[in-house]
Amino acid sequence: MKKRSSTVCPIVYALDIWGDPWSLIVLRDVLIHNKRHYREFLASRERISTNILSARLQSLVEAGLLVKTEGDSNRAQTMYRPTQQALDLFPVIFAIMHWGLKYNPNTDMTIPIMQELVTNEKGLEQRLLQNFGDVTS
Amino acid sequence: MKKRSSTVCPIVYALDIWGDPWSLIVLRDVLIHNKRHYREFLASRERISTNILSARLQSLVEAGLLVKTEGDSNRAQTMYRPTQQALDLFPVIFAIMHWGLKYNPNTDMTIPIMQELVTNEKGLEQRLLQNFGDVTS
DNA sequence: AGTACAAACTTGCAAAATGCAAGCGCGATT
DNA sequence: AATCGCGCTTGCATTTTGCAAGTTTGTACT
Repeated sequence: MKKRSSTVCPIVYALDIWGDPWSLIVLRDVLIHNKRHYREFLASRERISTNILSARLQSLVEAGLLVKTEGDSNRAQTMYRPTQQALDLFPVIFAIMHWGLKYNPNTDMTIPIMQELVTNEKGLEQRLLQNFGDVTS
Repeated sequence: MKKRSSTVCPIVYALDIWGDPWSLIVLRDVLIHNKRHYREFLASRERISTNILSARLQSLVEAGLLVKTEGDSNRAQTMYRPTQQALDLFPVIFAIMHWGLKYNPNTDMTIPIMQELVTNEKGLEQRLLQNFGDVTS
């Protein structure tokens, strides 16, 4: 899908920014699994390849969903952290998870977060938000 | 992204089914704009091309989100309607719309549905659901 | 000091998905 | 009988992806 410079539709606007599957997986890793380093994203089960990961991180930074902080004189300290715009995706991600939970017979319910999503979504969100200090962009 | 036969993650499961941008636009048209005919989907602002539309409709039918009913001896009666699985995407679509509304300065707020989404989401969902009679899976 | 290792990318290339234009078969309309 | 609209399919150029390999810079070990 061609990226549009402007749309009247909020859905298309959103999809243009993070509507490819890889972006959402990166965002999931940032928001839910609290990942921040290149190597951590690479290690996900979904096996994103290095060039795609690199491109996605860049485009998410450009779109203002992630902030990249590079350690002075140490590449190993490079970090990607969510902005408020990304934190506001929690409701979207939770909604998707609810749907997936309902229809995916293979969901691993032993992951603690899954139970909590069903029984106490708001509490889960509050807890996860604490990973990110004050962003208040 | 390669389609996986099974995932443990509900998000990846969902993305494998409708995680490409075109599928979600078709689903938006079905759920929000009550479209049902090929020609109606084609007419969307986003200008999906015929082959892609055809492929997406097929894959959504295969995935069980849409049902195709062909009129006997009249192609013009062919219709695509959502199953319960698709109706359960309302929360996802609404969540995406909320996010898009917040960050897209170009959203057309004169579209009646936009106002209603903000002021009375549940009512909006109830009203839209009435377009679909009894689906009950 | 020298070697090894790791982290974060980049590059090259084949394979798949997309965008665009054109065409096709069929029933309805004129 | 001829034309039109509808729901597609086909062909082909362009773009995006997947995979493997290589590059650069800092860190750790001997």
